[in-house]
Amino acid sequence: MPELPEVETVRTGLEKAIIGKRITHVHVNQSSLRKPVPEKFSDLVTNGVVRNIGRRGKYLIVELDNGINILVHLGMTGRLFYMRHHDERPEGINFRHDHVVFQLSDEDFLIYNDPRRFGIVDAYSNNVIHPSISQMGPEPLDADFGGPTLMKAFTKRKTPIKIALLDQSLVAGIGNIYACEALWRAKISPLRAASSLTVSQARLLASSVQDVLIDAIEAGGSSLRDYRNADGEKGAFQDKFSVYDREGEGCQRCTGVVKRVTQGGRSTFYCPSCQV
DNA sequence: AGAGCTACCTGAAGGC
DNA sequence: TGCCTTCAGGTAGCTC
Repeated sequence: MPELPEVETVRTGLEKAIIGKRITHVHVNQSSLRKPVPEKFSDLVTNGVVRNIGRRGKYLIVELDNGINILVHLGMTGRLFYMRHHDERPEGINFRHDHVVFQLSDEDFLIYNDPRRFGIVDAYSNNVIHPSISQMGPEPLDADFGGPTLMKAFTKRKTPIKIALLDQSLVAGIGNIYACEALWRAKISPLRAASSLTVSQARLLASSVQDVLIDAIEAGGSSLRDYRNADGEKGAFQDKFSVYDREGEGCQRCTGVVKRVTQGGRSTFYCPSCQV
């Protein structure tokens, strides 16, 4: 599901909903996620007050006032949503996948739901950097991200540029959808070696990455099937894809036809006519 | 160090 | 209707 724009959309939604609230109870219904939820998770976070919600790449960081941070990764199908006791449950989210339920008061709940259980919910001390994010590459929405950042990351990388964009240690937060969309915007073939980018192409790709991420955030992210924001609602950017999931359709920019190929076991969509 | 592959898990969709 | 296969916003952990 969830790439940087979706995680960022959840983050801003949670800011409005749960900052300043105390976690009064935690129910871990299912601890076997990609990494097990720690046995002491409930003890560590109960009674903490939410001070801030941060993001690093595709990870959410819920900062508590007791020195504990909660790290959440949504994997492919995870959702982190807020609801009040009397709210109607968001449509299409089966309660049997509510793996971690945070009770904030008699009325308020924060729920981690994840059918495929590829996500992560962890707790750690705020005076260390969690190992899952310690090796992560630069944030594409930081002010100093640009062509030189990509040139540095991609030098000596013979792997296809699409694969390199997905490598979280090179650039943070980009997944399969936005890698395809950014390469289309930059008119760069996903098949090219990462190290073959010129300085001007790296500059163009960097701004294309930023533009597509910002456009997607403004649309509330992309919901192909599972993704929901902090209110349980779908995003709208899936209606604005230029190439992703558009195999066989006409290119929006030239007379070419969108093609699907497999790279690293995953689908890549691109226009062979104008992406060179 | 880098590149390529497999596994983890559920559910939806398509073919027959 | 139902059974079977394929595919899906991700990443860690192996091999070579």
